[in-house]
This record gives sequence, C-alpha cells and structure tokens, in this order.
Amino acid sequence: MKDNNEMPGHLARRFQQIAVAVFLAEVENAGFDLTPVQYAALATIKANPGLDQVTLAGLIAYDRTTITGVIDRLVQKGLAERRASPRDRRARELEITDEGRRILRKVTPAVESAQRVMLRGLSAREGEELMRLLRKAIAAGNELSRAPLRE
Amino acid sequence: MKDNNEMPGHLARRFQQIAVAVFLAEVENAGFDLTPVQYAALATIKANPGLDQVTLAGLIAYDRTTITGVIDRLVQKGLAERRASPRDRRARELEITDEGRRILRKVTPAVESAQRVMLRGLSAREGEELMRLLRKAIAAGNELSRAPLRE
DNA sequence: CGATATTGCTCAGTATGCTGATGATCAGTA
DNA sequence: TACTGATCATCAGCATACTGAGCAATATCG
Repeated sequence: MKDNNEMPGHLARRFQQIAVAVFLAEVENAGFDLTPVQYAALATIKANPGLDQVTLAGLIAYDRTTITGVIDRLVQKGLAERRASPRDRRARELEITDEGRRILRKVTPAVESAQRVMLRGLSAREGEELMRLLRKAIAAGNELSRAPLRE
Repeated sequence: MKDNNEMPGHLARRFQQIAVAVFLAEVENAGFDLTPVQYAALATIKANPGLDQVTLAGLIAYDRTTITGVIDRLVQKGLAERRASPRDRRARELEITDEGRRILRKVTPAVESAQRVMLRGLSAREGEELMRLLRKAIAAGNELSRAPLRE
C-alpha cells in the first residue's frame, strides 16, 4: 500500500478536517454558533431570496436530503424561514430573517479569517495555486458526486 | 460575501466530497463494500499488528471516538479482531484477519484507481503539485483539529 | 384530456466526525 | 505505598452526508 501522503483522498479528507475545525474555532471565538454548511446556506439564501431547497442545494453542492436538516436548524435558530411557495405547492420558499441577516453580517469576518488560517502554511502565491488546482479537479469531477454544483 | 470558489474551505469540502464518492464507486464497482475510513484503518492494522486504538487513530488522523465505531464494523464484517492487551488492560490490541487480508489485497487496485480518478482533471504535474500544497497546508494545520496525525 | 414521467421534499437507515463525560487502569511521585 | 494525574476505550448527543424509498404536485406528451 502507498503512503497516505501519496493518496489524494487522504490529503483531501485531512485538509477538509482541518478546514472545518478552523472554521468552527474562529466562529466560536467570535461568539457565534454556526457550522460551515449553515453559513453557506444562510449566505446563499440571503443572496437569492425566495429560492427553493433543491436550487439552494445545487448552488452550494449539498445533497438535498442534507439540506432538509440544515434548514430545520436554521429555522429553529430563527435565522431563516421556510414557507410554502405560491407558485409550486411542492416547493418551499426560503427567506433569511432580520436576525439571520444580523448574524451573517457579524460572523462574516470570522469566516474570512478562517479561510486565511487554513492556508497559513502556504505563501499567498501557493494559496492561490492550491485553490486553482482544487477548482480544476472539482470541475472535472463535478458529476461524480450525488450533489453536483448547479448554477 | 466572497464567491464560494474563492473560499478554500468550500473547495476543500467539495474536493473531499468528490473523493469519497469516487472511492465508494470504484470499490463497489470492484465488488466490495468498504468505506475510506474502513480501508485506511484496515491497511494500518495490517501494517502495525497488535496496535491499540489510540495509536491507530493517530496514524491515520481520525478521532478516537470515531475509530471505535469503525472498528466495530470491521469486526462485524470479520475483517479485524479486537482483543484485550495482556500488557495494558485498558487497551485493545487490533489484528487483521485472514479474510481482512484477502479483502485488502483484492480491493487495493480499486482504491488506487480511485486516487487517479479524483485527479483526472489535472495533469500528472498538477496532481503532484496539488498533493504537495495539500501536504504543506496540512502540516501547518496539523494541531488545529482534534485528531492530529501522530507518527 | 389523461396517462406517465418528473420534480420538490421528507423520511428511515447507515456511517462518519465531533464535544464532553465516564469508568477502568496505569504511571509518577510524595 | 497512597495519591494524583494521565491514558485507553466507550458512551450519549449532535450535525453532517449519503442511499433508497415514498408522497404530493407539476409537467409533458400522445
């Protein structure tokens, strides 16, 4: 068997593991309680008011069944609302609440700080290159997961 | 808010998401039912017979509480054994079974194939560079997660 | 128009991952 | 040796993630 350090799968998991830990630490340090998914969902709802859950899932590349629970928790925290769509009675329209907007605004600096911390071992140039390569690999593999990105 | 494509955290999650999907698809395609964690644990047990669970967790950078469940499932599948350590009665010594050895040998080509597929959008050179940058970022962030790598 | 396919959402079930706690045991020291 | 702190494993609880199935509603096509 190859060394773990030669396995992109292992490196991917490890980097993601650190990224999540850094995110949670920075956000908690700023006094908030919001997971990476919850942040991504909330920011996307704010940018696309009234969107339905499937569209939201596609925009951030999450599985639709995962989104159900994430929205549950955002609603429970009073950060988002879920209401029946008047146009399509199957769909739920999502809206951010005022409280959601407030939290989002206040937590964003911590989120951006987290993005820097997770790259702290790299020069600015290397960080850019890492992101470029990740974007390229992701674009090629987009359809390989059950939750591809949908623009 | 920044674009998701500028957020290393988002890119990390997405790449990992694809990597897991590719792993599971390749392994299932080869006729096996083994998750990434289970594979990593089994391979590490084989390479370090008699190791305890904390050491195993450290070698592959998994949380010790996660490993408990992973070993449960490996044992249930008959691929590994957990027995009390004669030297330290707190610890459990882990061993791979003959069946585990057989599965590991047969599934390894699929695992290696998966590593290639998840980099299929990149040239060989870019793949190497991506791994190098991931290793560097990971090394710098090793202590930031609850489950750091321990050699 | 009506049968059929598709879509939006949810649910049950399984497997990671994490936090924090507990019990049993071990190691180091006063 | 008795005490204290550390260590190994597990557990309860929570939050992703995914598979596959089901329900309700919409879209499509003959």
